[in-house]
Amino acid sequence: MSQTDLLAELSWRGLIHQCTDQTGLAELLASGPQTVYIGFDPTASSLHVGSMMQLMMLRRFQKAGHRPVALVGGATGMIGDPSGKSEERNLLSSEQLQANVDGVAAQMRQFLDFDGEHAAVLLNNFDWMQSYSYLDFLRDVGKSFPVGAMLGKESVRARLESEAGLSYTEFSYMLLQAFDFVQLCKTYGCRIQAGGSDQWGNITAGIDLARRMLGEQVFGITAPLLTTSDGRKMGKTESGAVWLDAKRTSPYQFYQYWRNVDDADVMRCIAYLTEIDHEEYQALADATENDPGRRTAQNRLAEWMTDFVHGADGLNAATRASRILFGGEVGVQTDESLSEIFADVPSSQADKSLLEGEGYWIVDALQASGLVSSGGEARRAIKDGGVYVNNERVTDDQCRLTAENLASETVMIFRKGKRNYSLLRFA
RNA sequence: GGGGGUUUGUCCGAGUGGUUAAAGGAGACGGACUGUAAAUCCGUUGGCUAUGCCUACACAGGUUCGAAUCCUGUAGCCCCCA
Repeated sequence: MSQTDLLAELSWRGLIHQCTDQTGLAELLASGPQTVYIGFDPTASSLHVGSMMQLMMLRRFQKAGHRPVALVGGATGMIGDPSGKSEERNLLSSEQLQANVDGVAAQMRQFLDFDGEHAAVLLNNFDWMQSYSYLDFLRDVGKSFPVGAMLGKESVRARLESEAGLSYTEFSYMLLQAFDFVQLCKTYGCRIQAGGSDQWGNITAGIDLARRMLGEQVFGITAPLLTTSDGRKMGKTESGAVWLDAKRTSPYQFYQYWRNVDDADVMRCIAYLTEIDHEEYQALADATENDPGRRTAQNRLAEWMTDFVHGADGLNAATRASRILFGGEVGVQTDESLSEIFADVPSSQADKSLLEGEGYWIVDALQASGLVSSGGEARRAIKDGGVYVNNERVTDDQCRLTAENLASETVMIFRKGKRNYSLLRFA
């Protein structure tokens, strides 16, 4: 991709929410390779969908020939960014913070190229903030911050007007982030800061500070937040955030999350998060418009995202699990393949002697599996046609299970309804 | 402090001294349909070793052959009077 295509690309993807001096920025980008930075909050040891959007932004810059700087907020994370938060945050311990920084840094290697010509740089602002004395900081940085302007910032005002209020610590947050920009400008020649639209206040604070302290003209660009059509944050499920770490959100859950995105949101996800090109984007948009039932766009989104984040193996596991979990034939399996496919399914143990003799009564087995809480419920479920063993419907509530019914060496698969599974391991 | 009312299953809400495990609705759960959707339709919705048995209508006791339904006391909520 050539330099000049970058802004056009960001533009059709809808990734430009606000931008300071768009023509100036275009000229800067056209003048040669630039350094761009985005800050990441180490609030957890894994990145989630929201931060992925920012990483993809850096990646887009890198692909266009610029140098991305991923700044992990080891120092700012100790303070807590009040932007967009309705309440004072709990401070993280420094051990926790360090663990988070390490975890997040590891994940970034997957998105950005840290070798080669435009090698990405990973920095931690703790490195330059830890030894900065409070007095020096106040004299160097604080001096350039008129309180009046700070009070005018949306992020501050919102909090001051709320009941939660705002502590001095959080109020000071923007100075730290502003100084990061100055520091990066000075040491890396970084003249562009990107981020989510909630970062606008912090970014412009940095731009002002760079002008005052360095006499430099630097730029800011923000992307919209990834929200659903009805305004809620994307990347959240009932059980919490959608993480990029397979240990927190399995490839199957990750894949399913994207597959289930609303028609109204799917194209935005594709534009914001993937590298699917404009031509295919249009085709997918048309498909959603004309034949929404096929969910072509959702499938493609899920496939692209899972492959990108979890690799071909992860995608493969996710689609295989999806096929079986959504009612496909179980077939002959091994304990290993089952525990992989049903990784997200609860399982319990039972004694294998139960399968001997006349066998294990289905009503008892269902209770042992935890799918029903009483024998009556089990009988009713069977009568309603909602019980399946190894994905085959059970019609007789007197049915007895024997070793014949095992799906693998030791495991039987129980299901109630469309997708409530439970494994019973006979040992 | 005195008087009146109320208290039902996950929730709301009927309820007559005896076909009341308790109308109706919501929710939930199954099934059909579908796009792994929405809407719609159908079924189920205390427990059990189950043509029967047990536990349930705030709690405890009483009157009855029989009580969620009548009486007494206790507790929670609501209203009126001082």
